[in-house]
Amino acid sequence: MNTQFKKGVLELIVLLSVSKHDMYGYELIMEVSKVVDVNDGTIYPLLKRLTNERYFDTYLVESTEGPPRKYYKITELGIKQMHELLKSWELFSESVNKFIKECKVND
Amino acid sequence: MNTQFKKGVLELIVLLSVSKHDMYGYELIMEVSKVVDVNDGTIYPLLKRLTNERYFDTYLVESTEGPPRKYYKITELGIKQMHELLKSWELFSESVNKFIKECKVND
DNA sequence: CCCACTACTTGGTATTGTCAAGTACTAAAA
DNA sequence: TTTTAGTACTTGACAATACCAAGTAGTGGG
Repeated sequence: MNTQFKKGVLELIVLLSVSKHDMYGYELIMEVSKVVDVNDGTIYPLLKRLTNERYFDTYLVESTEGPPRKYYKITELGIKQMHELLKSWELFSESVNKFIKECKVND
Repeated sequence: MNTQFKKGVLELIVLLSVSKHDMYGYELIMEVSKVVDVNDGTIYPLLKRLTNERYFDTYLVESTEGPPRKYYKITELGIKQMHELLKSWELFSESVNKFIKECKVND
């Protein structure tokens, strides 16, 4: 998969996922992988950044299947950012697709 | 505009533009700006890279409106790359949009 | 007891876009 | 004729984000 296309979009996908319900890192990787190829070394630092930027709060929960899980919960600020990114993505992808369409017409 | 979204897509837009007809750098900047915000310091190095990768050939043409213009012409290899990038973009943007749609349904 | 799976961290690297500054040429206005 | 606006391109330092590899550590089953 084209690495460059993912830039910035991963943040949106992660915000959208966590906005549905609180999630822990490993769970998120499984979820996000359904949409785009991604590896763990990308998601964990992203979660850390989004937490530092106050888009997520975190809490720990014991697990019977391994080490305790760090759950991420979206904040008000995170929801705002999600909506902004969403609008920005929709504008962007629409204008790119429109351009592609025009090129195809004039073939 | 979100800088990250552009990564990789600019290459596609430039390939598509030049595939329609030969273009020089400055002309291309005007064309690409209609789709996404972009500055000259981004396009010229990109053109150089695409030329190094044999996606473009170049030739100079005198101009009455300033210094000579370096025209870019797409190669066979460039057309192949364009089609691949196009398919890749369409797959990518569709799967992202599908994910967004699913999130919206479950609100 | 070791292995597979879960869960997370860290550090180095690659790619690509931005910004700022600079070179240089032409034509028209002051 | 000097200045200004517009055309045309180059370069180098910088920022953001994704990848990869390696490492730490807990749990339960063979």
